[in-house]
Amino acid sequence: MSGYDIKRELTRLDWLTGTISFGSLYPALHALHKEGLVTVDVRAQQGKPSRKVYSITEDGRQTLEQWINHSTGDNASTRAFVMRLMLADSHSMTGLITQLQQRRAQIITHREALKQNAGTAGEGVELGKRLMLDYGLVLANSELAWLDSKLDRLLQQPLASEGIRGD
Amino acid sequence: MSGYDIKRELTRLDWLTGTISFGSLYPALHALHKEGLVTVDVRAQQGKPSRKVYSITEDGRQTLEQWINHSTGDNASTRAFVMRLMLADSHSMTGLITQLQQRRAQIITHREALKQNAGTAGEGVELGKRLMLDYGLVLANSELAWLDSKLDRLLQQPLASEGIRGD
DNA sequence: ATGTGCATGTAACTGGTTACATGATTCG
DNA sequence: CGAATCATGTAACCAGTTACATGCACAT
Repeated sequence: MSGYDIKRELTRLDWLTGTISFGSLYPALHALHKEGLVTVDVRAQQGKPSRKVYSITEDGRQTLEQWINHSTGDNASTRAFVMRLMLADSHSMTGLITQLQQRRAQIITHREALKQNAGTAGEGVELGKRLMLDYGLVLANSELAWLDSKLDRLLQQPLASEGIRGD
Repeated sequence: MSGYDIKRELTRLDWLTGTISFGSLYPALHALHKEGLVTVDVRAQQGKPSRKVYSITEDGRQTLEQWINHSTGDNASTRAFVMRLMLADSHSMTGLITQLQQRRAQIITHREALKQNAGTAGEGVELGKRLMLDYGLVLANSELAWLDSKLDRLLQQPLASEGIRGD
């Protein structure tokens, strides 16, 4: 894709992925190119600046896979998790399962922390805090349910190597 | 609270609220003080730097209320929504209802965008994208259900001014 | 006519983190 | 005896945004 394409796609999925400005996207792309993680295919156009279509290199793919699997354990960020989900095709099925399991562990930890907060507070707590904790709890439980259903399905099939099917 | 307290509280609720480093928290507190939005109560201690307990001023409370109600419509950020939830005590019940309704509208918009993405893609889509869209959809629906249940309850009671009860 | 989409890029600015400085007390 | 908690603060650094520059094509 081109930088412009990437931005468009990110903007479309803004809610899930977040987006970045061109001011940081273009320089980032230049850096990746300099490091040899992507190649550029310059396609001239009349009237417009030439489209620069980037493709990932083997080196880049390796670096990416490294990133996907580097210490998800401590790193929380929902955004990073969504990114890893989106890149599911780039890692093995066991890798994907690991991602989901790690996320599951994180959410459980998080949920326990919330419960503890709610418990400590008791009844004298302000409406705001109660609302917030309830909100967090509900969302955590929904996400857990989702993770469990996905994990169930993925663990059922005796890893068919390349025949992963999500629905 | 003191800067230290604020950081501790934010760290405890990290998942929901996020946190900030002291390097930005302390200067921020200084700025608020200079602007007269908070007062400081310096409490000397032996061995430790004196604790500086901040309290919001009337001016600060007004500015805060202004922030709570300023254009939630376009401003998406889940973090900001959680913050507004937490500050529920600082605004009227009608204000709170407005917050929830605006959030509801946002999520619906977001969900539609996701559906459209999923529809456009069809079957040839990569596993990753399908997973991500499914994830987003499930969470959006859970949050909508939560919002609806809260709104139902709040709209039921004919605004008892100060007798809001969330559970 | 005015704005939106296409398409790239740089420079100034800003808001944050990281790293440092200081120092007593308590827990394992 | 080292690590964590308490408690504040500044300076250097970094990663991002905003604003600018360029310019055609198409729709309202």
